[in-house]
Amino acid sequence: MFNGGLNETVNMNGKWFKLLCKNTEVQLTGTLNGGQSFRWRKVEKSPEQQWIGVFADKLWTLQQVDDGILYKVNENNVKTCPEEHYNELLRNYLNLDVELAPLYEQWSEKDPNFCEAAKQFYGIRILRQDITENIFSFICSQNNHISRITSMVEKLATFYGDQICDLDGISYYTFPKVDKLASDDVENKLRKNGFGYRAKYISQSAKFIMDNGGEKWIHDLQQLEYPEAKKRLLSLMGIGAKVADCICLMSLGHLQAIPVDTHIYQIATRWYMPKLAKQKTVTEKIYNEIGDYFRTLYGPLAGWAHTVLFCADLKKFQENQSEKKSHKRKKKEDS
DNA sequence: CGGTAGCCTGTGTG
DNA sequence: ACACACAGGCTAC
Repeated sequence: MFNGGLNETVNMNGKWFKLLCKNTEVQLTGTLNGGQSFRWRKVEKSPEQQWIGVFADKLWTLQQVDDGILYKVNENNVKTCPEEHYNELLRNYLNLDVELAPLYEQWSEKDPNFCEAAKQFYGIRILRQDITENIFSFICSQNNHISRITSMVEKLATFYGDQICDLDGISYYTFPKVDKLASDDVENKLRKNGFGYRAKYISQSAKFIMDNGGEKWIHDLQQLEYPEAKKRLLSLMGIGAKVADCICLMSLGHLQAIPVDTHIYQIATRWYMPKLAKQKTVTEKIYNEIGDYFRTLYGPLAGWAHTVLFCADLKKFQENQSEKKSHKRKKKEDS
């Protein structure tokens, strides 16, 4: 019943599998749409809600059900992998080895504000993302809106990634390897395509990585402890403290990293560190103070706890926006 | 050393 | 229609 409409003669894949998992352990909406990855789209297949996105060089469709996640995989090579292999990839991407219930309990005990946020934002997970994708996506994210970041990441994949497959008339691409982003004329092309000053950062960072070992540079980065990894990321043009911490948290497994962006700064001054409210800008000193505060409050996985707060704040923000819109529409209808 | 002006431009708002 | 502010920051000064 789940294969309705899919052309299985063309694509050998497209068969539904299930990953068993409690809903309290994974909430797809908050996890995939919370600003961690910019590659997921929500598809309303009423009454179901599905998510389509790319990771591990494959196209995935995910759907939350009572006792887990239904998923199917599309990929280019004809030979299909065994279900266990896909299960393992998805488990890894969703970081399912980390059990969330006891963590939420600890954080809730320590922080009533977290406790409140956790009611609606259960099952928020830190994804284990591809390092290259993480680096270049978050270079795009600086001083930018999520909607625009999303379209920029999509452009990177279309321009420099490999095509995976077509689904419902849309072509999907892998996120490009570093060498592609380091090729000639990348800066030019990206600038023409609306990347602004980030075009140079992407090109320069890609070239820097290639000049310093390419894949080996990426691989070595994974072996470093948090402070060293962060320091090395900071040597890339266009990566500052916030983006470096995003990468440490989301693809290097340093769950104590706290990316302090405008949202977290607002949250910190509002609820936790009111004395900072008079500060105009987040200096390095303030940045570290905020991170240290949350690390003391939440412990070694503070970055995970912070992401839950971030999601709650982002959701509030989005709700405000849509409230305004519907209000506006209503007014228009009335008149 | 701490602080901040300037940066590209798409998107949303007045 | 047409401004105008501002975005999950960073670099250079």
